[in-house]
Amino acid sequence: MNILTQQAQFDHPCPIRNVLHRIGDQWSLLVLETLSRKTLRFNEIGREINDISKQMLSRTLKRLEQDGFITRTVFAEVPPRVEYALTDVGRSFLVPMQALVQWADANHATICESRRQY
Amino acid sequence: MNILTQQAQFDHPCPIRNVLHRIGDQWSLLVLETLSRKTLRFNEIGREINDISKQMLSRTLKRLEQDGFITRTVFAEVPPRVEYALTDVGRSFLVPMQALVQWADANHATICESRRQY
DNA sequence: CAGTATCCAATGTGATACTG
DNA sequence: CAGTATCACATTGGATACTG
Repeated sequence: MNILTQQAQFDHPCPIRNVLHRIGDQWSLLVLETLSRKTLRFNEIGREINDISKQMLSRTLKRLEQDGFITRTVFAEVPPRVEYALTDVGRSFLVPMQALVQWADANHATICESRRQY
Repeated sequence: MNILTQQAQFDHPCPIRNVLHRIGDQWSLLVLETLSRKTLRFNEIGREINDISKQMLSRTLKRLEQDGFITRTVFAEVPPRVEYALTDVGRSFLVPMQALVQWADANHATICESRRQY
């Protein structure tokens, strides 16, 4: 049992299970990547990602906000305006995340080929 | 729509969806981390991770093998011996992965606190 | 505009019995 | 030892109607 799995006995303080598995869903990384360039409104994010449902966008944003990756700012206007932006934590996450995305991009073809040959 | 989501229209050549989402499950990163130190047998990996079922270990290993992250070597012995090891692709993945794990480790407490306060 | 509520399908996970 | 088969349950995801 290694250092990362060891503590999982108690209340899963294992960062892989508690942090990475959480953002390892279908949309979190895409949302963070979309917000990395600029602050956006709810529907703007949806249009950027293009094929995410309002439902999943809503849930994903709420979880990212809960985990402290993004902020949600409501403006008292009509029609309502809500802006989402990265926090410092979210912005610092971008560094390892972009390294991962670059790796995935560079090895994408190789992995697809490996799957085909299997 | 950004460069990462743009191509997703066709057959999801988006590396986030096709590569990262796949290893974003509960066990893949833990298995890769476990194999990063040395080649191991099936049950050895299970003992290291400690609370993974044979079922999920089997499935996770198969997917990682299919994607080309690990190799599976069967020795013609009795009792049977099967060893799992990282491929070059798997080993290269370790670099961005470890950066991510370190980030998760460093920000684990902050994120948990953010969840509690929500 | 920015969501929530509801319902349903697909996938992921767990426990355990069984096999070569 | 190294798995697979089966069943059950949890979580995730998708579509869409509805609301302030």
